[in-house]
Amino acid sequence: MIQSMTRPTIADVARACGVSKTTVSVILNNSLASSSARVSADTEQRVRDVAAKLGYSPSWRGRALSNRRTRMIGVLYAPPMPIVVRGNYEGIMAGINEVLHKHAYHMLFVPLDDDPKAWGEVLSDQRMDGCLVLSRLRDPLAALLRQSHLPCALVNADSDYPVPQVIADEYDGTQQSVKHLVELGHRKIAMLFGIVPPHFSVTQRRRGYIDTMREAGLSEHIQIIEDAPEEFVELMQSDVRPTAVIVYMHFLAMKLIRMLWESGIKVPEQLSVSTFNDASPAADFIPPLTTVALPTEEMGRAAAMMVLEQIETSGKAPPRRAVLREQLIVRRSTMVITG
Amino acid sequence: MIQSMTRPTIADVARACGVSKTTVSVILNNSLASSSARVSADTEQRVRDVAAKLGYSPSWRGRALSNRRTRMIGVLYAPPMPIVVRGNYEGIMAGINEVLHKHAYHMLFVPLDDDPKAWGEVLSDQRMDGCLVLSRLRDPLAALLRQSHLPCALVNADSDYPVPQVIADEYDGTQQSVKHLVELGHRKIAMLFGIVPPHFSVTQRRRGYIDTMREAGLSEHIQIIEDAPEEFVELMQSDVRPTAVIVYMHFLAMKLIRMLWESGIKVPEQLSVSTFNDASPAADFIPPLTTVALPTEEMGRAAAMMVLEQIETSGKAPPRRAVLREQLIVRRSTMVITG
DNA sequence: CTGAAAGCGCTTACAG
DNA sequence: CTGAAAGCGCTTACAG
Repeated sequence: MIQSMTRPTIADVARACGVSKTTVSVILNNSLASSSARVSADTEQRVRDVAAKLGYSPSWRGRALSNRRTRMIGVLYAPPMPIVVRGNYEGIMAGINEVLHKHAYHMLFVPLDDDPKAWGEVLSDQRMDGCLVLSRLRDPLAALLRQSHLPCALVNADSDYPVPQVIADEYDGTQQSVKHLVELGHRKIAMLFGIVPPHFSVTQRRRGYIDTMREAGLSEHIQIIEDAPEEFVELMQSDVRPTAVIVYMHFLAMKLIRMLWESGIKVPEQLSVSTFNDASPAADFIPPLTTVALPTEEMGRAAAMMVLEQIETSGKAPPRRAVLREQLIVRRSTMVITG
Repeated sequence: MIQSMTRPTIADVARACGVSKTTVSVILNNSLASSSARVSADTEQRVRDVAAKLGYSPSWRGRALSNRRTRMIGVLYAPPMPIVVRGNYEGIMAGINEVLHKHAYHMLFVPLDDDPKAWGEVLSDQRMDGCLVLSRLRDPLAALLRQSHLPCALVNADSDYPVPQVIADEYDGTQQSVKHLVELGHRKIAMLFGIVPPHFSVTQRRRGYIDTMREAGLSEHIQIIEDAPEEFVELMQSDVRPTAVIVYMHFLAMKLIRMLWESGIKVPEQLSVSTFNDASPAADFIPPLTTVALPTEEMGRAAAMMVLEQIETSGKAPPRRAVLREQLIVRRSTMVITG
């Protein structure tokens, strides 16, 4: 028996069974039109057996061309990783993967690096059916998506364009954080951003902070620090030092606490610290961090479902916008005010 | 002028220029056979202009079928993320992406989840030219790769199969760690693994620890703890407590230090802690962690180059094995022994 | 119940 | 310097 050196195609299977390619295709795709019983159980079994024996596996290349779809979803991110998502990223990816996998889609990773031409091509060469954007939608990308009619959804990023998007309620999350500190008796509650990328969460958290402080009658104590954490440490030496601070994200909070520790300032005894993101090792930091958790997996799932919806309706479904709830997790980096 | 609703194909461009598809294809691919000047500069310019005006962009679907290659590399990992790579993962991915991007390849993400059938298909449906394996090569996968003749390379994973692989020198890294502690005067140096997945680094680090302790004449102080960190904390209350410990990885080290902190045991004063992985927030932990860093980016780059090499030689290149050097980074979680 | 044929959008010998 | 034609491996009306 002469074994071909190349992998078997559908034609090989058909030949070996003495049936047409049509029949093989129909069987292997279960595309039996509901009405007519397409093939005899007999042929079906034979085809399946032969296909298995030959080790036939359909070429996705042929399939893609013929079907006009690839069942691949691009996952676009600004490398190294969306900075605001770091740590949250695992959860988001898990959520995305969960629903994509359930619907037999796969993830194509597209780092939006320095070379827009390169990813411009990938986005318009029809290799993906849609995409998920893990970074803000700014212009080389926005234009590209628009003109390529590629269905998409934003995750953890806001946009002025009418595209589906999933974000967390940063405003409410911040409010939970401020209220928690107020309940602990704090009044001098500052907010530290550090050097931060442009991201809607920055705006929302700032607004949430300002509004909530006002509502609590603490307008005079509003104090926003946008510089590096070093500045904050200095501030702690002055007489306008706050007793609590809300830090833009967990990595920054850890850095700040480490710097304070070096200066001999104790958290939470001398300063309560609350932050955002419940990603490792927030719970194992010293002290364990009080933080506002984003519902990362749910965000990933929701966004994935949105692209799929767009794909299935050929972009006719109106773009939805989901705002998911954040949840404050109280640990030991915040405590009742002393003195 | 009637605008077609569908995206232009190469045939549309050809027609609009009054040339053949061949000519358009040749021009757009720069596949001018070196010998003959394929097309007149005139035609070339015209074709390019028309293609641009029409917004033509080659279909990767057609291309893939015709070229028999997709320029996609699968990145296979055991979700949620290879546990031993957590944190290191960003560097590895960056390295992979760097060389893949340079060679015009793209990354397809394939989580090796509970359902081998699902990823089995992706791996054999010809959608990728090769793959990078970020987890150990065990059997449903190993068999699959073998029979599909898919070029591959392992990153941070060892294997009995003769496949290209890139690992870090865990033995040497551990040796650096032990020696560092010995130099600080420690003799009772323990090693904590915690509940750990099967991974070659476990074996290597254990061996490196045992051997180096012996060489230093400290055989009697060899003490390996494989249980949860709770056990170690208990050990610290006993009279056989070590003065230093090497912890399998940074996340575990942080957790341990946090638990010790809760028990009132101070690091590094009462216990020096050295670990592995220089991933965030190792430098910002309290105290900043002494750790053995893996050359993550380099590992990613090397592995990516290995798959590309396999692809270009159709698997004829002998599988290479790279062992890269780890580097101890001394911070403040280790100190000279006191008392 | 089954097959012949066209088509998906490219590339590439080959011939001129 | 350029084009006609076959082929990559599938799917899917359509006809029987």
